[in-house]
Amino acid sequence: MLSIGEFSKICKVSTKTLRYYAEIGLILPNQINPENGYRYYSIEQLETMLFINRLKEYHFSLEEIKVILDSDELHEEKLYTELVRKKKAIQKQAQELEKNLDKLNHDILNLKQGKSIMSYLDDIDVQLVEVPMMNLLSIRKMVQENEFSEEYGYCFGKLLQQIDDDKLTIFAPPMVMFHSEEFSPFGFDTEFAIPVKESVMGTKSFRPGLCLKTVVKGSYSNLSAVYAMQLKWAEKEGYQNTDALFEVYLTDPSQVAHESDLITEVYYPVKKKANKG
Amino acid sequence: MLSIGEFSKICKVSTKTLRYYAEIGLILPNQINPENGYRYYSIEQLETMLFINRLKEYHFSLEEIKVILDSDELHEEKLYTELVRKKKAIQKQAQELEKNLDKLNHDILNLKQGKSIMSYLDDIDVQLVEVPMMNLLSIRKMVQENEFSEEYGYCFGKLLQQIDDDKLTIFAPPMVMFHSEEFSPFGFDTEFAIPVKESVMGTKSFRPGLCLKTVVKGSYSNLSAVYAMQLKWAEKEGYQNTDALFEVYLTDPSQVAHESDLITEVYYPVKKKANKG
DNA sequence: GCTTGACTTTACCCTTAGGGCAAGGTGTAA
DNA sequence: TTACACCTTGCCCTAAGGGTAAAGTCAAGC
Repeated sequence: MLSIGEFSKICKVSTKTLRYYAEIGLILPNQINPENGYRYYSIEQLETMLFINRLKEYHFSLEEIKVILDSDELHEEKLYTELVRKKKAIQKQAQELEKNLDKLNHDILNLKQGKSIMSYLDDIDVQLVEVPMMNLLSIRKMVQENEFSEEYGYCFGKLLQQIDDDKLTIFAPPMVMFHSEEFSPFGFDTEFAIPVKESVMGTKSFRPGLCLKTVVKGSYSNLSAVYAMQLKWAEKEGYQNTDALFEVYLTDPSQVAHESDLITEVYYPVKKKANKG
Repeated sequence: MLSIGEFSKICKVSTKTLRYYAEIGLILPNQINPENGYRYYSIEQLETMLFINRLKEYHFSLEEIKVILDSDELHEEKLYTELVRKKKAIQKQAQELEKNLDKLNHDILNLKQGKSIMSYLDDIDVQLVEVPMMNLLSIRKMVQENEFSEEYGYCFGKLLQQIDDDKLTIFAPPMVMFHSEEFSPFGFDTEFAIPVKESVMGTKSFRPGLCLKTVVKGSYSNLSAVYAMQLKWAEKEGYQNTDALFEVYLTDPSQVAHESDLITEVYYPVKKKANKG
């Protein structure tokens, strides 16, 4: 039997942590002296504690570890599936880190050259354009952010199929309208559309009219910045928003190999504010 | 002016977060209606918020971001040094992740082959050996865990210098004794030693006597496991600890290119327990 | 002018995985 | 016996918000 101090030193875990683990039922001391409440751990529990330490390295939460330890029967199977799941999570996290590191390097380089870290905002060009009426073939649905590219492929596939079936003529690149920019449990209210020449059953006419237009080259992960700059322009020039934001994809995100080759146009329908002065 | 809801949608930040940021003074609404307490943000604050979002991607804490935002004068300089610091931190984290991923893959493979995830414990071999007396030239000091390899190089460098100066003869590979395994603010009480043939001023005789010996191949990051197995062996066979644990480095950690080529011996001095039966 | 629904406010409790500290009880070695 | 290391419980604290409630407010439609 080992006292909490001895056990803690061997496993490189603080006594505080051991008491906490006992409290949440993760690993209970093998024996507790009923007179003074002293905790005593068995030699076998060293192995359990080492196992817990290992799972912690893999970023399992204590709750998850508890579930794994408690699953007597299918212990190995459960463990296997959980490890595979955690592996994917760690890989994703590593990718995320890599991406942020690239961005960070870019910012450091910019800063070294005397450019502001936010200078990319100045490169966001906003123009006022008149967008003509179009006939759209579209699908509108709620889409979660993380399944966007999947839905993109699926919806445009379906629309292209229909265009082919109905012998319609594509008039302009595909576009996506965002009818709400708020997060909701159902995702974004998103409309995938392809402009076609013909006006027939199933198409609807779309008249965006006056719009602010921004051409985005490369990853459009930073829609916030574009939106912010368009708003800034609108305020300065005395325009106000009238309708849902929409994007036009000059390149197909699912076809372009590198994110930096993407070209997207962001449109923000506006009108001139009534002049009160 | 933008209401908190509008501002939040554009920046992809929840209103809750914005209120929290105002509370901690990170970004205060440009204007607050004194009658109803409604917060209003200016268009310029969009840029500040985007900046905050970016620093958050780089894993800056809100406190750190606040400091950066508040440093008016040397804004760019401060930012630059902080970015470089953060870059190193992220790189380190990425390495850590990579290492854990390797381990995880290894465990998954083992599990697939029907081996237990803790099966590596069975490969930890414990032997009872008699270690002869040695003359040691040593340096003892408190060492933090993270500066161990630095101290390793420094201390053995110094010892080797002295051996050279005093024309002593190296008798066995270098070793390290851990006189306490507890964490303390001063680190571990560590003794770096080299066995020499001669017994002269400055050397001390070391008589470990009966020891449990374990040969560890590869990264010895898992000293806990070795210690646990030695303890298990001792309990089973009726031995008890008598002195400080020590390690012998058959390969030089600072010279070996890959961690997996390391060979270390771990010694645990013991004696037979008095038989009370 | 009134209602309705969307929006906003403050206030309070909850989360993870423990850390720090205090007051008081124990174990053990000299 | 005494000193000191060790152990106990209990309480508050962390970072970055999330969730919910109760109540006040705004704008649009009727």
